Amino acid sequence: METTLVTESLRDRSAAVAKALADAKRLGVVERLAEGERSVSDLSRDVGCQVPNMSQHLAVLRSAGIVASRREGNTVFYRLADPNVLEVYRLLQQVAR
Amino acid sequence: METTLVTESLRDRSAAVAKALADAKRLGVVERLAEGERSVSDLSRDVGCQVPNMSQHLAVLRSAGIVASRREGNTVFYRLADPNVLEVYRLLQQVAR
DNA sequence: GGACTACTTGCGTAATTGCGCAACCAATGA
DNA sequence: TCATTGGTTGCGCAATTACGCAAGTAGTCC
Repeated sequence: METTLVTESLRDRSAAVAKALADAKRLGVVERLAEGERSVSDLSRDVGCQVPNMSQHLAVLRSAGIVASRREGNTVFYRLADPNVLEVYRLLQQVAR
Repeated sequence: METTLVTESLRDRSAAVAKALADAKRLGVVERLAEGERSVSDLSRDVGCQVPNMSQHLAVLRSAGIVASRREGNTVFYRLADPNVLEVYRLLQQVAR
């Protein structure tokens, strides 16, 4: 991937974060990670999709700065990278209600 | 469009709200409406797109419950339908920073 | 090295989305 | 009724996206 020309506006980056959250399965991931670290296969099972698919969803969340990962042996654990994400989700639910 | 079978989950609806916010122009609309009611043509000019395009963006925001509209003569004014939206945007910016 | 587990990446496809453009309502005023 | 202004809707197209599946990489253990 190339680096973005000049500066990407805060509005664009905010939209990118929203886009990363704009998927029910990825919100499911956020819910799970709210409870603590989870492996890819755990998340895959809990959210209900195949591992490769989950890996791609996690890549989306990671490039938006929503999650971070850590490897421990064979296993890669993901966690929320920013506590503000939980607050965003809570408010999205408010608006959605 | 068909009506959704049974109940759509809160997670799905939250994702729909996030998707509606996942566009820089629509976030521009939110910014404008934070200051008060605006007509479609005002928004179109401020955000920088054609009127039909703005109308479609507003339809997206409206079906997500983010904005509401009111007609006054020829003019249709849009406003934020839920103050929580501003808080969501503020937090999206935090995460995006 | 070889087998195994845990993830990631590449590829093809069906579905969705943003946009421009034309055509179509809705309200006002002559 | 006709023209005009302000929005909306329909259509076609290019771009993006989620998914399944196959193949590739990383780390562990024998």
